Amino acid sequence: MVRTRIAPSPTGKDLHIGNLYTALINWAFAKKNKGKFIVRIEDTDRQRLVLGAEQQILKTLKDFGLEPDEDPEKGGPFSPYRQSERLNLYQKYAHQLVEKGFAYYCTCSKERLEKLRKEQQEKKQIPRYDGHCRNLNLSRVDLEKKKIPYVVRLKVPKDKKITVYDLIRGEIVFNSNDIDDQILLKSDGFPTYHLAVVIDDHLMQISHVIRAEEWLSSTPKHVLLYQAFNWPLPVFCHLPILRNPDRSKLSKRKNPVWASWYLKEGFLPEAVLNYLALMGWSHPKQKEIFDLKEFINVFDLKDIQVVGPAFDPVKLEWLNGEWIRKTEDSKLKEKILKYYKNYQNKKLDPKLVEKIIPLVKERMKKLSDFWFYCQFFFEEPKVDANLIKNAPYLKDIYRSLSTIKDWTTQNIGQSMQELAKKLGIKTGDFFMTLRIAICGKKISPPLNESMEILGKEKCLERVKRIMKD
RNA sequence: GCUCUCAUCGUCUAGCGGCCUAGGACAUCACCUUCUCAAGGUGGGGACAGGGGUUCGAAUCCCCUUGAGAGCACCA
Repeated sequence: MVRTRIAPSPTGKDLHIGNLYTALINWAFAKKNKGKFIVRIEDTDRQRLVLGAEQQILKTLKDFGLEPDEDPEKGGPFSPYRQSERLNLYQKYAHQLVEKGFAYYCTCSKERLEKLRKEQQEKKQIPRYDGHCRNLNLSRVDLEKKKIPYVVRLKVPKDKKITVYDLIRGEIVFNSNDIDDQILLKSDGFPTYHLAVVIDDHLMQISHVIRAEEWLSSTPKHVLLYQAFNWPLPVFCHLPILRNPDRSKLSKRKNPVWASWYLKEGFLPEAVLNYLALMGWSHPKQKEIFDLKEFINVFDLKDIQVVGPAFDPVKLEWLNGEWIRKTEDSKLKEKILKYYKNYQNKKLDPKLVEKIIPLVKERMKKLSDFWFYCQFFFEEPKVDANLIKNAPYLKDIYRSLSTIKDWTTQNIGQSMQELAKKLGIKTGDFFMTLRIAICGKKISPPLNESMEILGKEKCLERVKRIMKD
């Protein structure tokens, strides 16, 4: 049974776009293999804990359609899915590790460690624990009786080769001498990531650990732990890290990184996921546009590249535009209404939106573009008088428009075309004047169609209003 | 600094020893279409980091150099 997971920590505003990428791959791999996709919240750092982050992460995941099979809210066979609720478990295993000789208690103060690190840095040495407590065989009972704070450290063996198998990189060999005696259990009784991740992945029967490349270097520590517990290893697979345009790790200074930002900006979840799927992977038939169903079908974890790709917002926009054009009008209407209601606090008239969609569908790159093009349908435009100061023929336009009996695109177009010809004005200039009078700006959906939808009365009003000014 | 992982157009990538005078997509430029802006169509420029091998033959395999990224916390 394939069981995958993402393990976000609630230390930010929301789900990081990089985490969304990892989630996509985990989700897709699970679905492809008819397995389960799990979300476990790693909230063991209470210093950086952000209130509400967990809910936001779970919500964002759902907004993108990557619904977990098991998570802290809906539970599952391995509850709880929140590490802060599993503390006794980690403590039990940590002490067990000490008993078995794979770990030891350490009472070094943060001050001592900091000083040590400084000295090492000054000597240009690698900052790491010096093993002060490693062979002291400190007794837990003793420490607890005397109320001396302690941590549990991993007793990394000397001169040992540790082999990590990565699904896309193959075999990677590490020398144990390069690995620090990692703290497993902090003095506050909380585990560090390394302890908790191994215990939970094992207990939750995670078959494939698919996570970002930043974890690759600490994987030997995890392997050591699996060996100490005598647990079978999961399959490890380290995904490339998304980069900024300057190739550094994707960060909020240089790019919007919160997944929900893209939704607020008017990107479609399908498009964002489609774009993310293209990061480090390509469709066997070189297709650029495909949905999740197809992705699950054709993708293979092994085919993912290891180079960190640069996140390109411009291509994302293009793809989003493609997705908007691909969406049926009726569905697009729902998306637009929902978007403006949820993110812009605007209740748009569904019937009007429905009529306008064919005019703007191929012009929109993001849902937010709808308002850019169509605001004048909903509100009286503010017209910059400077834009039409040289148009004394507005009166003629008004007169011609008023004589149109059957207010259709065709009749409007014909009437205006004839008028422009009669007046001897270049059609480009003529229609631009009309456009500004009706729409209030130089850019608009097709004019005649827009005027038909807007209605004769409103169009006449708008022309007249400009005349007065 | 040390450890690990990598290296094809500006960007995302195809390529897994001959099909490569290196293909596609985004972006860019030109043209066509056109009442604006788009969309669409046609075409152009643009890459195998460098150097050694191996081989009849190398973008593809090996080595070195250079470059890039990640990790080196009582953070995840």
